[in-house]
Amino acid sequence: MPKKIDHEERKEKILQTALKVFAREGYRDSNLSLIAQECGISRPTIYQYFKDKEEIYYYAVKLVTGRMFNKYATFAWSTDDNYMSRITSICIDIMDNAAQNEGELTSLVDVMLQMKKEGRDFNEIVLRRTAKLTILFKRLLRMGIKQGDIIACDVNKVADHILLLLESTCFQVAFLDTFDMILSKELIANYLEFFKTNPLGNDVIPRS
Amino acid sequence: MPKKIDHEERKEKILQTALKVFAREGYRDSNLSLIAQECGISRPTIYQYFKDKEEIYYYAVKLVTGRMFNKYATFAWSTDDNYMSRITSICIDIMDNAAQNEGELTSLVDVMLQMKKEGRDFNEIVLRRTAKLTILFKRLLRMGIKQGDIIACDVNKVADHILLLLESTCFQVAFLDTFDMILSKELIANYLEFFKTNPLGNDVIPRS
DNA sequence: AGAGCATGCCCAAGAAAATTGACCATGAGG
DNA sequence: CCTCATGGTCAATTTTCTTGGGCATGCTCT
Repeated sequence: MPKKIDHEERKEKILQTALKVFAREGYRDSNLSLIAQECGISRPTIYQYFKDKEEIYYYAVKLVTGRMFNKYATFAWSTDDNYMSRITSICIDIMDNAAQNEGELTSLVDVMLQMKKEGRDFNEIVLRRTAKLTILFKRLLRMGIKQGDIIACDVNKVADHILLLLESTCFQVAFLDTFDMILSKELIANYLEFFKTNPLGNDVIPRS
Repeated sequence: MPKKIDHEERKEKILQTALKVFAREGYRDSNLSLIAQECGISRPTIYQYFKDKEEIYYYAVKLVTGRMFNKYATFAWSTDDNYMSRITSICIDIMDNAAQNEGELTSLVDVMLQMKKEGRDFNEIVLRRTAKLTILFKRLLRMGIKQGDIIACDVNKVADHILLLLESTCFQVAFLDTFDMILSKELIANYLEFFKTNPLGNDVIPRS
């Protein structure tokens, strides 16, 4: 019985496996043979789908961040919650995922940490990709202000702050055995609460 | 030089060709050999992609309506126009497409007319699919009312009316050589204008 | 009823594409 | 200078796809 191969499916499987391996072994120390092996295919086959190792990283990031963005964008426009609730829900969900310490988001953060260790600046790709999330937050903030859910504030700065909070949380979760303190759900909830009463909403958490 | 075949692309091409042929020859009188020929492939190959003739029709409708819905849904949530303008823009665009008398939408309408002639009720599929557009209009109306752009009205009925107007326009365009009168852009603009002043917005155009 | 035609299905040969074992180049480390 | 691991390539093999032809069935029209 010849099994039919779904190339999209396999492509995605390669990316997911690669992300896991990158997260576990580091980008430099992980080799394509291992990734191929864990996918149940041969190494040359990977080159059928991706140009080189770097492209695998690029598309893995794209997959995870894209899926994340779509998930939250869909949620954001398919509920009748007020805009502040939508923002809060998204933040909580991202933190939950990070805290679960498994799954795509955690792997992504691990890979970023490994990259940092190795002195590579591939992380620019991740930052470019998460920029879409910032746009989503900006839009929600703007709509919320128009609607009266959220008091007028500097939308750009607040959106940046939220992303910064989320990033720190993710990174701290990744360093869980090093740090004791961790940004809690309560903290971010407080931060968001802040905008209901503070008309500017700036400089709460300064950029490092 | 071995040309690489993109199966998704070919699948779509079959559907588009089929739609054109169905529109031209009618569903019954169009045969798979012709569709295959116009696609530059052989008849057995079609069976590689679709179960039978009916499935081709089903997916062709799904493709066109899906693309249409995505286009307008994306537009609707990616602009800062007031909600009345968004609805109007979408309606104008649909009518423009129908009036251009070529392209997917026109083909779809032609196919529906052919189906009607042949006494088949495959059109149920189309109606089920366009129901998504109704949902979009309902949502825009609801948001517009909340925002104050649009005066309170029975959202369900108004959305149905708009769809009915669009459908009639499309059908009339298809019968352009039979009918002299045609629902104009001005008419639909007037209809939409009506809701700004009329709190109910019902029974303007009674269901036939 | 019978001719004509289209669908749906099958087959086997040939065409095209995917897969892989083996190979090469490079660079790190002893 | 040798060894070894790894990224990247390639030709040959394997697998899958395509197609011309054929066949039974069922529909339509005369």
